[in-house]
Amino acid sequence: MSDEKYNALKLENQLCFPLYACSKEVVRRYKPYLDKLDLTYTQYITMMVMWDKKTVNVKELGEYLYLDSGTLTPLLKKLESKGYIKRERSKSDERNLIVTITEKGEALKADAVDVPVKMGQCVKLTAEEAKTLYRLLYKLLKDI
Amino acid sequence: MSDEKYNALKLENQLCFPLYACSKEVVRRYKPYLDKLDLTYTQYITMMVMWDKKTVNVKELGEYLYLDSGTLTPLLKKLESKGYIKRERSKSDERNLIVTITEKGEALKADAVDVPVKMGQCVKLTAEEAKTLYRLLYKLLKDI
DNA sequence: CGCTATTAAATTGTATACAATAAAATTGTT
DNA sequence: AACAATTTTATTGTATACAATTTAATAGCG
Repeated sequence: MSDEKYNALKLENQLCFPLYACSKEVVRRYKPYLDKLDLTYTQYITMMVMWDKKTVNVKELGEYLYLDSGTLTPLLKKLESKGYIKRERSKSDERNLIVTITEKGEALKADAVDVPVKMGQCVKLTAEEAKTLYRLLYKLLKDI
Repeated sequence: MSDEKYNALKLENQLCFPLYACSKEVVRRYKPYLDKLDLTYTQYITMMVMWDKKTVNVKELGEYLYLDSGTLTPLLKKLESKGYIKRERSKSDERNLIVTITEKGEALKADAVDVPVKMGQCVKLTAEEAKTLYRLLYKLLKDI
């Protein structure tokens, strides 16, 4: 009899678990490629925002990445120590920390360009499936 | 012009990012419910395996949860200190650590039964969409 | 202007994650 | 049996994550 009252507590009946496990495994798959750039996954997605925006403050960055200052502050200090970004207080409002990409940070983009290509090859989904997954993830993310 | 060579490096064109962000946000949503049980998310999914299997060794647990001993060893010590599990070496092969659920651990199941219900209410996907997402996540997880 | 409320980062504390290594037990092989 | 190889956990070191709190700056208001 499989219709017992605790079925909802079985690991295989969770939606959250494959989400959690998949996220971890995908990030782990990035490691070999990101190691070559001396970036962690979180540093990598931070650089993606920087390549796109050039200048943001910590609050904006946190909104883009779903991360808070507790995670971002040490991470940004590390990226600064690697020379990829610059951190400085806003002149007009000293509460704001302005993060700006450096020349070296811009140059890193050329080295990073094949990371998505390599990762795409790891993903054994059809273009259609990947698109559906993308859509559903953003739908879930939108109002959770 | 949006067909530049670096489009693949934009955050909004990643599949990994909504996966990563979604996983984090969903786990965060569990927190209020799990706090009442004095469990973290990782402890919760570990207990799910324990409720199902009653007895496992660390290696098996790691295979179910996609976690290694570096994560599981301290986590299991914590669950043991809370009285939910028992840790003891196998008599027949002392390399193996046998994890067994306790009475108190079994009793926790009754308190946990509405966690999936509450979480289900947070997820704004149709049954169809949730099923598709589930299927695609396991497909991705399977051969990554 | 003076004072309270709000905002933005940083800090602190706790709990993962995981690679790399170590330690201990068991297996396999000669 | 002796010893190398393998297996299973534990440990170490680094990097997140995030809640809660603190600090500093600015905004709002009488």
